[in-house]
Amino acid sequence: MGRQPCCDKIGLKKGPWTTEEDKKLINFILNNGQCCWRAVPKLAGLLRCGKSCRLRWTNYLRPDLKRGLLSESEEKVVIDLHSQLGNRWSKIAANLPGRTDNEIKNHWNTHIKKKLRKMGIDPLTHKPLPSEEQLSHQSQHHQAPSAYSDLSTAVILHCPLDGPEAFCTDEVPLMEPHEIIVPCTPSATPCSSSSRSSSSKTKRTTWSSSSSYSNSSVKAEEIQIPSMEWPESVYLWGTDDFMGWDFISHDGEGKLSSTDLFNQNQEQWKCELF
DNA sequence: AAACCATACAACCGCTTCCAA
DNA sequence: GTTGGAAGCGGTTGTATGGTT
Repeated sequence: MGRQPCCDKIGLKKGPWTTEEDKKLINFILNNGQCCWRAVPKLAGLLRCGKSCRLRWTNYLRPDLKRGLLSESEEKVVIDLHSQLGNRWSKIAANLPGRTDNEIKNHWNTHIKKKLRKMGIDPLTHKPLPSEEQLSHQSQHHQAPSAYSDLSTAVILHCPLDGPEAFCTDEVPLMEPHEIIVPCTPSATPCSSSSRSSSSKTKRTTWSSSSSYSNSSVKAEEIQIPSMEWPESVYLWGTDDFMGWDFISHDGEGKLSSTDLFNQNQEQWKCELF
């Protein structure tokens, strides 16, 4: 008995999302929050699989996403964390508020990899790439380039940050696995890199401002939404679309629900947008 | 102006992990 | 302890866009 597909693929739309679909999804999530993604497309009136909806939301529509290229400091963080965590993009993204794993992964593959290679650093090992001379020498001695064969004597580059292309890879620590501690922010957000609460369904690391509310178990009181930018597609809708949104709700005790927090921020978003 | 190529990034796919039954 | 469902992750692909010839 095979496993059920994640979604009924028949009749489901694939490919780029339209503005209309984006609107539907945003509307639905702002009204209902994030419940089970499988049900979202049906309830939101979308001909997409839940997975696709989740991806679209987390990677593109989430209002707290930063857009645009990663800053130099963000790149540095990515490089630093990559040296410790490898291709654990979601973990890396958890340390960069407003950035998604997909975004970081793409940026790594298209920009950072090249930069590091240009600087003579192996993006995989974060160690200096062997020069041609060294390569020929190695081939003579049939020695495989063992990047981590001798961590204790690993070369740590010193490259002063003297230009836009330069990274301080000397800040990339070479550490033992047990030494790896994902840095927390001063705001003392629960960024437990791998710790799991036994009472919570929270499975994975989240950055409080970037993805805490992506977890349905997170209480509204905990939600903090930073200053946000809507994606371009949302800009294009015009104000009428915003006016049509109706997600004002109270929980009966005068407390604001997560929807209300969105609503509060909606005003802020509007101010920023228009 | 057209064809071709390179780049960037959105989206998909398949696998893994986790949890509840 | 086992199984199935749901969500998440990372690798890969597809496509739009810009640059070059």
